[in-house]
Amino acid sequence: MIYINDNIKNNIKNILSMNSTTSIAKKLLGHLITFNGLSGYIVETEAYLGVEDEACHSYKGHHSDKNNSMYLSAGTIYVYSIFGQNLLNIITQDPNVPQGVLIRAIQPIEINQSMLENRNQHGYNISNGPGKLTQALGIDKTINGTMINCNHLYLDSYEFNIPNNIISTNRIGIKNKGI
DNA sequence: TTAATGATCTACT
DNA sequence: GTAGATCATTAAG
Repeated sequence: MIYINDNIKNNIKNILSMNSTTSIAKKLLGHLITFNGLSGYIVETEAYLGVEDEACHSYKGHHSDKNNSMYLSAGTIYVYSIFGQNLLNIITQDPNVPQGVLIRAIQPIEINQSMLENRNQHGYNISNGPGKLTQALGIDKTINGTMINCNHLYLDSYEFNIPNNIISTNRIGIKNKGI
């Protein structure tokens, strides 16, 4: 039995719908994300700015079955697969405003047996990359299109670990690896 | 993007 | 010369 706190739900909704996507990306840093009972703090994010962003799937309004989740409301989970990896995004704006935040890296609260089995790596290699954290947590496309804090994936707006150094770079660059 | 494989470099017995 | 580290290439769905 999982107890969902309405306050948490509402708080996350506030964070997601009342800010620009770039500021949401920054705000999400340090928050606890949980899937399958495995948890970690978000340490790296990236904003995707819809139709103006060439790297974004919704560039120039591109709309297909694959990226339909991007056009749903704030809090929708968008999982897409590329290079054989699953990447995790959270939609941040109103319906038909296809913007989102890509979760690029997390710092596990603890590295347990499940994570070690999901991944074949040790240390910070467990989840220091967009394709790695989805493997570590076992996230796949089955949750694509579902709402955050409702089914499988939880984002805790209260459990918060203040990042000691927030840096911002252009798309490609140095990472805050945490720890 | 990730991870494995192969190539190149570096410091030693 | 060889182990170990570092760099380049490539395949994966």
